Amino acid sequence: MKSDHQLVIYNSLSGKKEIFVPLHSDHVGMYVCGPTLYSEPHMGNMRTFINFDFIYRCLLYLGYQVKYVRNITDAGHITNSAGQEVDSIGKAARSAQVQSLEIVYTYNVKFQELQRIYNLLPPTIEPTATAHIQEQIEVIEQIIENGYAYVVNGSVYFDVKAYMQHHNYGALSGRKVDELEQETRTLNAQDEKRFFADFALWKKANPEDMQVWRSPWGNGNPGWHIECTAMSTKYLGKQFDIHGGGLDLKFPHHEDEIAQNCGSFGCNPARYWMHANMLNVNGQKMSKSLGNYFLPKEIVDGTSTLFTKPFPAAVVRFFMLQAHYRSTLDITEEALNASEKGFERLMEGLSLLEKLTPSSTSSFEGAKVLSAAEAAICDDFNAPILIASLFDAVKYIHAINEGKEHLTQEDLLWFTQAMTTFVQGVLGIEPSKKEENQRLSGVMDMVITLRQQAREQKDWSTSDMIRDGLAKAGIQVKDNKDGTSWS
RNA sequence: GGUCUCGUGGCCGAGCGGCUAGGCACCGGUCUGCAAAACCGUUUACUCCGGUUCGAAUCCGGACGAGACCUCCA
Repeated sequence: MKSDHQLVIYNSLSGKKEIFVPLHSDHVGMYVCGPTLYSEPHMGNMRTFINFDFIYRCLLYLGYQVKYVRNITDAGHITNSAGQEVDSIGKAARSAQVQSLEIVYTYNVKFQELQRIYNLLPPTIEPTATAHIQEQIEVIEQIIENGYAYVVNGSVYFDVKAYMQHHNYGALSGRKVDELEQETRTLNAQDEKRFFADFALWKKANPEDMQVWRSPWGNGNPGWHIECTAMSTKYLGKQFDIHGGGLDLKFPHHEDEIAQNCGSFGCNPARYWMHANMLNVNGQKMSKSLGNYFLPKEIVDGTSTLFTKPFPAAVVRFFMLQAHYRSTLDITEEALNASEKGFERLMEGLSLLEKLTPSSTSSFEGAKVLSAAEAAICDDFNAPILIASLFDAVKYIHAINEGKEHLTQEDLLWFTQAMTTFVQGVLGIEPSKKEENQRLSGVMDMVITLRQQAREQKDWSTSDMIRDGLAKAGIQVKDNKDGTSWS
């Protein structure tokens, strides 16, 4: 830990902010539920990944050595949607008339591309479910041995009633089993389950299944929750520091993960459970089923019908980090525009910082400003406060530029370094790269010079014609004290 | 129906008992041939009704409104 501040994390398990104490001094193990690759992740999915990327970066900034595991679900969950068992990946594969692996591979390539576009640091490990079938089987065997699961007709179910005799089912979600609605669903699996709250650890293969694995109970597929238990255990141990995911995974997915971990190893897998809140569109959760979603690529390309113009990924990322990860965030074009302006202000502040001239004396308060930034990070990863403190810094940079404040060379160096660390390192915001088109800039230099000559001769009609003409071409002319620039 | 969360100025969003973030927009100013840009300054707020307190956006109770989960979901 290089920070003077103490890291505090909101733990979903206790519902409180808690002082963060890692299991192994400076090492942190973090597991985050990744995407299911039966389709392209939408913007809402990306928000969660951006938030945990920010959290990862914060932990790194604080000096922790972080092992960050984010799984890739490439085995179809056997779900109970509308009373039917559906293998989402298999379904997508059948409708595209390709093999499951092709679906998974296609979307994985897209997902990896999105990670680059949105500047997500690669996790330490991105394990896939299909590469860990054996590990999943072993965990299931352990749960059976401990008496918390039973085998029925080639399938294995977690025995919630047996589990409840020794453990608390519902510890995370706050649910009580007898309060769970006992809808009389006519499910295939309902007949096999001893109790309605029991969930599948292993499902017997259906004839139409495209992916099938051998197990001690016959051919089948792993249940929805077991992959996370198997992979988190393999890479982080039976218990690790942080488990994250979207809020909508809290129940049943994370609750069942806890049950599986306790049922096999006798402990909750994670000491700190973190849940990222949802991205809303018009006050409603963005989701596939509602159809109110758009893709992370569409917003960058400007092909989403929800917006009239494209937004750079860095702006979208910045917009998302202006809200705290535990709050819902409403995405609108107006809000995005506001963030874009703010983003540019921050970026221009940063580039101005590089051009400042140092003085022999210093009225340096940068340390104070940046201490606030660090305090924000330590207070449950409060990105909006962090950003606010950076805007304070920008204001300070302008004051130096205008000669109202002074900085020594040494302070300037430190200040520049700190700002770069917070903006690029922690927030993960890269300055927008202007396409440096040599031919265009050559032409523009000439055009600007021509306009400058016209202005010097007070030939306003010519200079305005050039300005208006460029504006039509989408180029804005900016007349500063020291000359004219364009963008 | 059950469980839970949330209602902050024109918009997005922090704060969560006294110090009333931040961004955008608006308005005023500096600059400018004019404009834009840039910079500086400023206005506008805590859904409603009770209660606790010297003091509440912040705690408690109620009303109204919105959302999430209970089924796959980030």
